[in-house]
Amino acid sequence: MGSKATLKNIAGILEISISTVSRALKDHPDIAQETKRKVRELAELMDYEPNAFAVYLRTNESKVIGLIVPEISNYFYHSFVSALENEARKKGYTLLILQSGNDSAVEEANLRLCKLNRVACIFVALCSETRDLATFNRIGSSGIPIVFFDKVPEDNNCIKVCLADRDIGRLAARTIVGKGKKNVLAMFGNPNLSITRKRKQGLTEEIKKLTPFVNVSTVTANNSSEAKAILIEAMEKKEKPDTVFCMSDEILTGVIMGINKLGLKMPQDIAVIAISNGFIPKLTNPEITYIETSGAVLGKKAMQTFTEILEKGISKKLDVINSKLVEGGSI
Amino acid sequence: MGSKATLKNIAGILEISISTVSRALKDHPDIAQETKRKVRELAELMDYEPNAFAVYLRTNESKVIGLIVPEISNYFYHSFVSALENEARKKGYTLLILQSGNDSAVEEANLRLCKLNRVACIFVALCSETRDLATFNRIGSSGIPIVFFDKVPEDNNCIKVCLADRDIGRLAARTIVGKGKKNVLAMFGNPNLSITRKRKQGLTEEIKKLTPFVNVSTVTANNSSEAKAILIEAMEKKEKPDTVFCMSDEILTGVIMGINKLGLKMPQDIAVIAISNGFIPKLTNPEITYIETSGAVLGKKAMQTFTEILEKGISKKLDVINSKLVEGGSI
DNA sequence: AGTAAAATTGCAAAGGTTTGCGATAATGTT
DNA sequence: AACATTATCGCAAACCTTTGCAATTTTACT
Repeated sequence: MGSKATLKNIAGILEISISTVSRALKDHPDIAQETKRKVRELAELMDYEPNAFAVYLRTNESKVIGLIVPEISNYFYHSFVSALENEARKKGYTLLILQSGNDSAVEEANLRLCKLNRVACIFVALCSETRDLATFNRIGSSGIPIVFFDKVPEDNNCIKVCLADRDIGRLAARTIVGKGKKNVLAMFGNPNLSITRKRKQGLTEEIKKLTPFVNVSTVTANNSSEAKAILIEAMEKKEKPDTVFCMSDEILTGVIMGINKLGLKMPQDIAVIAISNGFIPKLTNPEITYIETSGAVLGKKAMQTFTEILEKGISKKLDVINSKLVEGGSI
Repeated sequence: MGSKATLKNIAGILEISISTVSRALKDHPDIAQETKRKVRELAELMDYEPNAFAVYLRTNESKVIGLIVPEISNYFYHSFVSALENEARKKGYTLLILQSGNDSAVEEANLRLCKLNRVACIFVALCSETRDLATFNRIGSSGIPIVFFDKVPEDNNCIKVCLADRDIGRLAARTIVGKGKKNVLAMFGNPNLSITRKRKQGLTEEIKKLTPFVNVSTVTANNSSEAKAILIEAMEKKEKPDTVFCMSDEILTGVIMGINKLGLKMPQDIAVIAISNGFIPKLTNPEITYIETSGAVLGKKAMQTFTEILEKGISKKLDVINSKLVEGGSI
């Protein structure tokens, strides 16, 4: 039956050409008002919607944006995703979400999938283990813009949107020193990531710069339970830390569990300061003092950057987002 | 330049026909080994990948799955999404994620977008306010299967994957009664949702059935801060509840904040039991006793259901997932 | 060698849309 | 009335792939 809603069928019924229908529907000036009216009415009636694939095929561009993250169900990313999706929808784009599960091979497969689907742009937060950016470069030079966010490569020859990680570290340092703390246990995530290195650098260097009397010992915790274990072990030594710094929500989660397990009180028994999205810090008593890294703000900024790429055709850029301290009572 | 990697170009270079190239690449038995070899080599070299749109257009089916939820950054959905994405990827599908932000109009727009993109299937968790399922039915009958999950319609003439909500309510009831509690403040979310009604029914009816001596007062909290406010107000009355039941993580979050604000101890000052995904309950001291509703399990099940639809072509079905009690020390 | 069967390849249409350009019809100008 | 404009519209190619069927070549068999 010829009842499928296509340009061809509409044209057939109205006994006019396909091109006229096509143009009528996009309000092309060449088409007579009367014709437009008839076409629009019938299209409405038939519930016509253009076949997206045909359009993509013809125009060779899709209104889809690729997003590749290690894990969506991460405290930080899901607010980023949420914001990005919102902004994208406003502009008529839709989001193709891929997880790479911290596996470079999957990450590469996802990248191919994006290319295959001719996405308009790819937003990427790198896997911790990714070292080789060849595939990214290849795709980037094939015409699909890539915007890195949060977990970005060191290389400056690309487009990055990230947090002012070093400043965040410094801000934490000043807060800690300001409260007169002397013995800091600073917990960080994957040391491969520039985000980790920068935060660590900011924190340690700023403390050193401010005072020689504060001792900082940095450790790596790969996940919540490691963080928990490390805290518990540290608190059993005689040289106990008086402050814990948590680089991420994931680590903070572990630390909270550890504190609860040991029945410690903040800030008397142990002070806590974290870098966080702001949700978890509100759940404790007292609330935890944290430096806010808003996934939502980052998401919005990322979309903005994409718009700029489209308009101005830039190919390298660094956007940095500032953060602020939110005081709880944990330090 | 003719260097774009398409079947046509490969065929041109090798001086064979497009169809031969196409078939060679899919290892069609009609094609000679030698030819296949040559084609594959060149395709590899040229970094050929089929144009997804052309394939979709031709075959009229895409390897994309639509997902419509009120909010991704919801405690429950993001684990669902994460699991679904994983399962989908295994089968070569990719996820198109749309948020409707609890707005029926946006929800409908998203639905259209899915149709427009000819997705293979749509997974939907309804907005609280959605009452009219006409659009869903229209799309459903247009050939795209729709699988409702979590927030599902009452109507049984569709495909649903959901939790054993009434049983969950009953399980909570038995736990509360078993602990000898007498005065329960039960907090629920949007009363429009069947999920809410069922949980409420399960809880209240089971308690009534078990004993006449327990008083349950049910209230509606639309978000975290309302939940917090309600708890605080309730604890200031002289007929204080001895137990709070939280229907969701969102409500639980508010309750925890309220408890912290008032400086209450669980379970002495107030006992808490919740329905939760399991993350937040681990953050308190003592940990909160909860009935686990795994987004991950639901996601996996949802994908399974889709596979069944594909294979057996069913059009109505109800899948129910059981839950279990996880004991913390909050009751 | 001649024919049948099998192996290999190509033709061409189809899928739905967009768009440059040419064709036709309507209107305006002298 | 003859010509120039302008307003409308249609033709046909292009985007890239898939696939039924026909055409061609090779191999097998008598």
